[in-house]
This record gives sequence, C-alpha cells and structure tokens, in this order.
Amino acid sequence: MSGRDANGVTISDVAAAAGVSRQTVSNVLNRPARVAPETAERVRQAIDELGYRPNRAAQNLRERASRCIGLKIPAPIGVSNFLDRFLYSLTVAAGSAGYHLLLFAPTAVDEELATYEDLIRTGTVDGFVVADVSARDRRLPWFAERRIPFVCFGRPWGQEDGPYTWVDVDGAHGIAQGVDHLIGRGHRRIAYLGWPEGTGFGDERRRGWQRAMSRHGLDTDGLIGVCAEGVAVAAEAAERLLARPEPPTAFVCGSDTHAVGARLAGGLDAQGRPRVEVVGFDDSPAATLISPRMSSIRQPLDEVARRVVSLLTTRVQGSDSPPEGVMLRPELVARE
Amino acid sequence: MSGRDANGVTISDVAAAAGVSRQTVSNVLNRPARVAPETAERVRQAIDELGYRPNRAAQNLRERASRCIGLKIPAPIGVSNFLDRFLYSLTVAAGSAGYHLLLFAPTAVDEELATYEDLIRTGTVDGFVVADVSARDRRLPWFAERRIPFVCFGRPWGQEDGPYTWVDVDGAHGIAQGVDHLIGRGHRRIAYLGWPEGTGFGDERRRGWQRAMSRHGLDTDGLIGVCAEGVAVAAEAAERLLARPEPPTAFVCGSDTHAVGARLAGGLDAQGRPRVEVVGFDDSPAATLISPRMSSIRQPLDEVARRVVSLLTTRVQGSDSPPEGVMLRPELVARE
DNA sequence: GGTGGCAATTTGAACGATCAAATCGCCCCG
DNA sequence: CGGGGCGATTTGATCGTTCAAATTGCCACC
Repeated sequence: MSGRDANGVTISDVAAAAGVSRQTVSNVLNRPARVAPETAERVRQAIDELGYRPNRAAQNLRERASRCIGLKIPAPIGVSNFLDRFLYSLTVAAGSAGYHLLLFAPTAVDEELATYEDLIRTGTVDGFVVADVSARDRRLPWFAERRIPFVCFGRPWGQEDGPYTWVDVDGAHGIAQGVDHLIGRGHRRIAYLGWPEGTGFGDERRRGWQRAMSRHGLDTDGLIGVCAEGVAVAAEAAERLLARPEPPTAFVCGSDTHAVGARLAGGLDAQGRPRVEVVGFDDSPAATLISPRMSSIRQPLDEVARRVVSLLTTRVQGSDSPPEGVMLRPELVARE
Repeated sequence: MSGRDANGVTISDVAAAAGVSRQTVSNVLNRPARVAPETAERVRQAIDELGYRPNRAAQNLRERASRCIGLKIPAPIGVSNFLDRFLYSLTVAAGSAGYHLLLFAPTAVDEELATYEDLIRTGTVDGFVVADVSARDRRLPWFAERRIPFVCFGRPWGQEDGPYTWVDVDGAHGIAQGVDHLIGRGHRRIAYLGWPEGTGFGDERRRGWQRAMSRHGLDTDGLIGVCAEGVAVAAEAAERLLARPEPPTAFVCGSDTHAVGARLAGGLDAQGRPRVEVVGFDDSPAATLISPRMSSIRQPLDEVARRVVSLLTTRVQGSDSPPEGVMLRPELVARE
C-alpha cells in the first residue's frame, strides 16, 4: 500500500525486497510447491508490504489469453429485464472461473462478423457467448470454420445435434408443467397464448402445451391464440378466445407479457379475484409486480450461466472438446 | 486471411512480407505521416493479405492502458430494464471512444473496495463508471485518495460542487415539465406520487413538483403520496389520494411503476378512457406496453453515456482535469 | 575426495508492440 | 568533392510476466 504509484509495483520490485529473483516470486504465486517454505513466506510478506498485483497485460501477452469473454449486448428493444438478469448471472459465473465479461455493441449486419473477428484476432477476448441465436444463424458456421471458441445460450434450431455447443432451457417441459399445474387445480379448458409461428422457442412452447393436453386426453380446438409480445394485443387475443363458446378457464402463455394480457382480459370476479388463472413464462419481476400472484415458469439462469461459462472456458483452453448440447429444466413457480 | 493460426500474425510477419522493419509497419498504423506513400501502400497491402491485427495485450503492456472501463453490474432487483438501456448506450459510447466495457459482479461489502483495487492495480481496467452512487458513498473518497479515475452517473448528493466528476439528469426540471404539461391540459389538482423521503433523486423530483406547483400558484395540500416502488402499493397510495375531498385529476410520478399504479387506481370512465391523467418517469418500454398512451419523462441516456465516457477517458489519459458536474435535461414524451 | 542426484533458485529468452535514438540515402551548397 | 541538412527507415531497449534451461548448494554414496 506504499507503492508510489497505483501501478508502480512490479514483480522485480518484490523480488528485490525479498532478496530473491523475479522467477522465485512468480513461482510463489504460480507453482508454490517449487519454493522452500521460508522463502515463500518471505516473498509473500514482500508482496503484501508492497501491495503487488501481477500486471494483467503482461500475463495476457505471455499466456496468449485475455481471460475475457465477449458478449454482444443487443439493442434494448424488449420489455423485460431478462437480459439484466442473465448478464448478472453470467458475470458472476465468469468471475468465479477467473474470467471477465467484455461487452461490445452491435454494428451494421455486414460489419458484424468483422467485429467478432477483430476481437479475437487482437486477442481482446478468448471466446464468445452467443445469447441471441437465430434460426440458421450465419455466425455459427463462420465461428466454427475459424475455430473461434463460442457457446450458445439457446438452441441452434434444426441443428441441436449438429456441430455446435449450446445450453438451453426446455420450454416445452416448462409449459407442460404449467398445464399439469392447472389441471391439478381443476381446469380442463386450458388455452395457449403466445407468439405467432416462426420463433424456435415459441413454437416449442406451443408444442409443449399441445402434447401435455393430449397426454391428458384434453381437446385443444379453439384454444390457441397468437399475437406479438405486448400487453394490449395479448389482452385482445385472449378476449377473442374468451368470447367463444366453451371459453378457456385458464391460460398457459409463451411469455409473461402474454400472461399479463390474458389476466387483464379475464378481469375480476365479484370478490375482486382474477377470473381466469394464468401461467406465464420467465417469472420476470415486472410481471409479478403487475400481477403479484401470477404463476410463472422460471428459467434457471444461474445454472445456464455456469454451464455456458464452463463449456466455454474448457473450449478456450484449447482442449478440442466435441460439441455438446445441454438441456436444463425450468421450474414452475406456483403462486395463488 | 491466410495466417496459419487465428492469432499467428505479428507485426514482424507483416514487416517481412512488405520488406520493411517492424517499426515502419507500426508507423504506418500510428504515424502515417512519417512513412513514404509507396512504402505505406506496400505495407497496407501486406497487412490486408496477412490479415494482421495488432495484439491488444502487447499494446496494453507497452502503453500501460487497457482501454477497458470497469462497471459493477448490480444484482438485478429492479423491475425496469433501465440498466439494459443504459448499458447499451454506455457500450456504444465506449466503443466509439475506442474503449470496451468490462463487467464485474458485486461482492460482499467488505471485499468491494478490494475488487475495485484489484482491477486497477492489475491494469485490467483504466477507470470506473459508478452508476449506483449512494448518499455519502464511501467509494468516492476512496477512489479520489488513490487517484483512481472514475465518473458517476448520478449526483454525489450533498457534494454536487465537491471534488467528484458526475453526470446526471435534472429530475426536478423533468417533473416541472410534467406539471406544466398537465396544467396546459386544464388540470389544477395535480398530485405527486413517488418514493418516501430518503433517496436523493426521489426527493429532488418531489421538490420539482412542489416548486412547479407554487410557481403556478397552485396548492399542494393533500396531494402527496409516497410508497415503495411497486404497482400494487402505488395503486393503493393513489386510491387514498383519490378518496379525499377535492381529489387530484392528474398525477406526476417519481417512476413509471408509480405511474402505472396511479393509472390503475384511477380506473376507466364510461367511454373506457383512463379517468386520471398521469405522467411517469423513465419512459420505460414496460410501462408503455402496459399503459400505451401514458406520458413519461425520458432521460437522455445516450447523451449521459457519451458524457460519462468522454469525461472518463480524458481523466484516464492522465490529464489532471478538475472535477466537473454535468447536468442534463430530461424530455417529456407527451402521449394522449 | 570425487561424483551423482536432487531440490531450490537464477539466468536468458521470449511474448508483440512502441518509443527514442541511430543510421541511411539523397540532395544541395559552398 | 566534402559535408550539412533532412526525410525515411532501422536498431536497440523496454513494458512485466512466464517458460525452459542453466546454475548453485547440499547431501549421500562409493
């Protein structure tokens, strides 16, 4: 704590103070077994006294690694703080693996790959987390060709067993849990409200509902509503379903936004209690705030983040691991 | 694009290919004026052919700078995606200044300062953005003592003219705009609904309402409601105000969450239109989704981010600039 | 007493870039 | 024809760390 300058203390300063060579100091830190106990003690004392911390740039240069993971932060179009939460989990997971998260912003599509390439070639990052995988994402083959380490959060739809490494949450299973839950509470007419066909995860969630219903021998006719994400449009779509003969008494939804819409459309009964029961997806704080006792399906983001980081770091460290797909189960948070 | 390995091409490879010395290659990139045009052209061609990109670790070591800005990502307790949006703006702003954002996670309070110190001493980051300034934040004097470069987003309350550099948004002025807007639309009984006393920004917003009201010669008695952030509690607090004699016809609110609550409490009239008019704060997408035509006060996050980055980078680059406080004006987004 | 073995430590050489100073080549002028 | 001046380019040193190989000191054994 007495170094003249914040960054003035080098390994040689410590070596001089402890009366050893710089390599011995390095060994104390990296190969303690090689150093005699008394020497190590003396060196450690010098380190503390001088407040020495190894220079990261020098280590990076020598070890040809930045211990940084790159993540493109998408333009904030959404509504939920899903990204906030994942980012937090990812930062924590990276931290305990000795890595840091380095953010970069999206660029024009035709510069996007150049941005990724730059970060790798300059050694600014060791690999990437791809959190916004799209169907036939052109980044994935491009990374693979160049042997750029990366792990997806989200399945590369259509190539789940292909050459890419990913971690994802089984949305169909989550939705099925929701259906089981509602059936357990006596519902039989359970509608699905979610995105229009075309998003991989949305389609999967809808199929999960369909399979769960038929497993219970229940009909799904006239019980499916689709609309873009948005409370107002979701409420309208839910109202249309509720206006039919034999209306649903409950909804499982592709997102919390859809769920809030459905609940709004259902309205309140004489006792001021929601008239339809709903299960949302994501268990977002915003939804719980609006609709405090609404059930929702929670993705295990901490676990996702840990797995992503662990898969990525082994790949970064050069071991040529085979591609791997990890499927995690979401959990129904039942309220009310 | 023909280097054998992703990161195999060094400045010496380029030099050899172009038939010059490594320093000339360096000059082409950093001091083009020093190099003869034909030589520069030849070198640039070699750079392109080999796909050379300077190694960041080597540059960092030599220049004693990481070109990274550290940001502690808070635990995701909130509801809005405010952080998402600021993070995005900050990433973009940092990027165009040649910096990257490096995230780290909060630790136990007594390790927190050690985490900051480590990042600086190891040269992992050049400085910090402090986005969660609290009243008498103990980090600020600690940074200052150690001459660690940092810039706050948010005022160091009570020391606005003190030794710290900050960027903030004038909440009182924003709220005053809201009041003016509502008065222009014929309202006279305008309530304020926001946080209980004790948060710097909340108190400021409340004072802004009070001053604006008295500027217009309007009474504020019985028009103030406070509660924690949350739609349900906000609705209750708003209901209490509405139940009084001479109830408010409009609300200005400390946050969008408060505003959504107030609008909920107001309910709809015979034509299905909201009965009370509200102005929120933050113009968060979540609020607009729930309450599509609600007005709100928007913080100029892009501008905040640009200023923060610009102030920080000049401080990082060693110029001993005096402390500076930058106050930006929010903008009322009037809908309906 | 010479030698082999071994643990502890040191020395030299990278890693890839940039700065400062030295050198080169060329033209011009006395 | 020698040397001064100047622009273009190269050489040497350095940033702080770690790896690999060399060295030291010590003990045991023949």
